[in-house]
Amino acid sequence: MNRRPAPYRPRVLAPIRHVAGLDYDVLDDLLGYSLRRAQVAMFMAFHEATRGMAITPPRFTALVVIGANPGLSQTVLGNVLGIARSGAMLLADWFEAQGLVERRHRPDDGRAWGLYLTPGGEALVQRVKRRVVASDRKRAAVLSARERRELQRLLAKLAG
Amino acid sequence: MNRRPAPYRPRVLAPIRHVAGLDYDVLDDLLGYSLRRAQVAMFMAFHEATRGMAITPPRFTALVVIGANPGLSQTVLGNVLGIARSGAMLLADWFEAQGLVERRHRPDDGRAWGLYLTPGGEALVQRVKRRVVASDRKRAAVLSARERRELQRLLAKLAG
DNA sequence: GGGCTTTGTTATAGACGATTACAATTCCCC
DNA sequence: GGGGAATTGTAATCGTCTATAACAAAGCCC
Repeated sequence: MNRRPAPYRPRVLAPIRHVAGLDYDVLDDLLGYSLRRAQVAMFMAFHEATRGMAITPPRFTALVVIGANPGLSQTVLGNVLGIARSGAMLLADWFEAQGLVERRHRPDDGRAWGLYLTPGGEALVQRVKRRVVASDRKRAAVLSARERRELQRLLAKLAG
Repeated sequence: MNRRPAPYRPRVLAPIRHVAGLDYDVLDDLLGYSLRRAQVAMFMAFHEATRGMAITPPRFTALVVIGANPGLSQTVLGNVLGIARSGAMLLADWFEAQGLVERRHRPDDGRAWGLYLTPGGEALVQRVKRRVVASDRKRAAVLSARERRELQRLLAKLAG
């Protein structure tokens, strides 16, 4: 009864429906709650844009950052993503298994690996980047250009 | 060697550090990424505000909504939170075990439970609400009142 | 009344990340 | 230059959160 390996299925956020006739009390006044609602909407757009590519937001961030910073160490990758080193390692393992990233020893530090995109990884990153950027723009199109800039500014200020 | 039950430890987001000298490529232009950074900051403030209370964002939302809508069903609760019914049930189980919520049969529908805050639950909600609102306001204080309103407006627009 | 739907429930599984401990390497300071 | 402290990657294990699937009980609708 050998079962085939379960297909990879990333976590997908369900929409936060504003249920009609329900009292949301203070929630609607909280910036944190508004932020989450907006983020879920963006997340779903992301998921739609990367359908069938087994790419999650952390994976996307990781690939982009590795592409822009060849030779990145796993520890730094973890810091960028806000996860522990062990998690960054599993991520790198997965990338390597997919043939997207390769580890090369650093000449300057025998402990650390340097992470590099393979040609295939480079190609994938370009493709995914195009899709994600387009999706982000499309979603942001409900705002005027000025509003979008303002939103970016306010978010940056809030993130401190 | 009976081990004592592991202490409950909710998932805590680590800060997304903007690593100096690192190239973030398109990430800084993506609304989705800015949103996430801001959300992590707010999440950490939330966690700080509810320290030691075993309250997570979904739990907070659930308690507030139950408090404002006594008799809520578990299915609706799941919709509000964007999780499956089974998850809403586990949440209700936990609240009940903590003595915060009780289930009462609905006279109009023998299938559904109605969720109600207990007096203890009511007291806790009030306390947590005060803390979370204060924390949210404090965090939002980096913005002017006008900016905060504008941010709320833009986020609502984005969430669609 | 009989099929379809909805609600709660149970069981199971998977994704994700934390923690801990360890070895190899490098750093730092005397 | 030598030795303790810190850093890096790794392995093993655990916990949280959520989904899915299947089921019984109850309601809905014709």
